[in-house]
Amino acid sequence: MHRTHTCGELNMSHVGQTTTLAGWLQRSRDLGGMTFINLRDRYGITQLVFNMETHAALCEKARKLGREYILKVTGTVAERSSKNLKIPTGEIEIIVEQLEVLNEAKIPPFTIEENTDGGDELRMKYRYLDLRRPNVKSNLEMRHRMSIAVRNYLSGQNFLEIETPFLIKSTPEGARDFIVPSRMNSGEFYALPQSPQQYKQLLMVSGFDRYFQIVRCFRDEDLRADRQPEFTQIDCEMSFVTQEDILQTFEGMTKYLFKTIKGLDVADFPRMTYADAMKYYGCDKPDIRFGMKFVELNEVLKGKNFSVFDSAELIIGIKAEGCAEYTRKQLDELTDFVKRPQVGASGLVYIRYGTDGSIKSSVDKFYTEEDLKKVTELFQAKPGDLILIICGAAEKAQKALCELRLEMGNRLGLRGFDTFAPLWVIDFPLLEWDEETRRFYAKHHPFTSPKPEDIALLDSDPANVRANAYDLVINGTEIGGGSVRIFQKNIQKKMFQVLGFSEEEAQNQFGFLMDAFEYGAPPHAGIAFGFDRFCAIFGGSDSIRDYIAFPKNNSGRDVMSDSPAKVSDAQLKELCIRVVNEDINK
RNA sequence: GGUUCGGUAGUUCAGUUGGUUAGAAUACAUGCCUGUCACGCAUGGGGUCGCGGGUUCGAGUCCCGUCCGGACCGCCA
Repeated sequence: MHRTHTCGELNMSHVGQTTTLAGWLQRSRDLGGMTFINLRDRYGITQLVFNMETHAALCEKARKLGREYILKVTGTVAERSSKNLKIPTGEIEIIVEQLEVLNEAKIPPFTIEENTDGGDELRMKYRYLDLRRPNVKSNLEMRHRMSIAVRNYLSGQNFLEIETPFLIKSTPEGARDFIVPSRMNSGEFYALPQSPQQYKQLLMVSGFDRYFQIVRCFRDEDLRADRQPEFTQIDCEMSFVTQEDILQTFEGMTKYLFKTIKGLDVADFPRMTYADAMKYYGCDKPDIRFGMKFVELNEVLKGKNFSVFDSAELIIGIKAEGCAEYTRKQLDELTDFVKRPQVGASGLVYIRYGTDGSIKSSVDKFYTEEDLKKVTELFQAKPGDLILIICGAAEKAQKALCELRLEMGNRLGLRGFDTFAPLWVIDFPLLEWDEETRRFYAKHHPFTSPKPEDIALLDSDPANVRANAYDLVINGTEIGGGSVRIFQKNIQKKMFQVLGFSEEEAQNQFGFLMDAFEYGAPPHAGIAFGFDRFCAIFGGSDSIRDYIAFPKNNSGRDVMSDSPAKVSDAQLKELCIRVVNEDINK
């Protein structure tokens, strides 16, 4: 007989009923005369009770069961004489009449409970046990609800979910491709898609109008807590739309997710240009849960014979409210923080605006109180505030102060996981100069449309051409990004020219898309969301691994299956591949 | 490719300036216990201190190398 109930649903209303449950033994408590067992399944925990007086043989049997054994029991639902109000089924228990051990289990290396004793590495090695834990399990349940909500919303807006191939052609632009050898075409390779970019544009040419796909993507780059070699994107494209239509549609989708998943009504998303984001926050994905905007100080601090500032390209600072009383030790910690190679500042200048109105700084030797007063005025600082200043080459100083701002946000508790600050960053630059190869690269991708008013600059000043490209940022995490695409041949040709592609190269790499565009390409635009990150943000986590059933580690390894791994000589032979053992790059 | 933190019992960790037989908690095993719910009590087993080399009378501890893991920088159109 099958189970009649799950371990999460029985309550006082079932008292007296006969029930059959199946699940894992989470914990047993043997009190001598009686034994209690917590039986767990996906839905919850139900207490089983065995009594020596009434069912001696059964009770003896129950005593011998180990953790994570799989049991099937039949018994009567009874009211507990001492209740546990901490769990939903805590008012009842099952007086067991039949007990069947469906399977035994080895002693697990960590406990399957909320606060497990296992470290990350162990949990990943035994991920199938880790997934039994309630918090990891509920992460995957939330992920499921989010994917259903996305499909409901987009389907309701007339989007079609269409699958695109995973074995595609490699293109050298952008991230490194994962490469798949072709047995039937020896010496030739497929690539796994970094995104379905070109296919979704082809679907627009085909007239599908509104496309989306919740789809796995692959990038062979180094990993982080928020980056996996394979990850999931909500990939979208629309025809006959402007940038504004995209922002509206997907702001709507995001609000719908906030509402259905988090129960939150979120206000309209603010918009910020890329230029402002860099100027006021030092990065293209500002966390606007808190203020602390940058203030530029070149005017007031240069020309006072402080050589460090005088030789700097940019002097910028932030105001930390109420931090004037920071101790020397705390300030030294901040200085060490910005001097770490990952942050890269050469030092940190501070100005304390004491609660008594005094102004003290680490550069009192070079500046009069009047000079410093001017700085505090630029910040609209109040007594009790602390001003932190970094200088250097513009981009470097911005990056360092951005890191410091986030660090101060953390220290001051301004980055809580329960507040959400979505933001559109718009007007990204079209191109990015690469010093190493001495050429421009497309910041987004080569099909991104320049702003019409900037097209003239493509020849004279390519670095300052803005694109119709946009990112959705939530709490300082890039959640999505997209662009209006180029659909006119002459502009695409111009773009390839600026990127330094010969006509042949462009044809070779993107020919099928270019050819398709000759047969009537509608104006179109799109966006893609990092679904794993979306889930992590909603769940209040920095790590997307908690929202992926079987993630890879930092080195791209699956420690459970121990992959990647070598393949047999026979497999290699079929593929006409020979592995050279030494590292040929050395 | 780089920076940084870590690796000690099945697990989570402590281990002082380099000094006796490397500890705790938990898990596990055995026994006792009739209302537990992180049950309790008692007893017991359990260690290649990641690996290799060096310094030293003596190394878990110091040095060098290496492997593994975490976070980050570069990288991620």
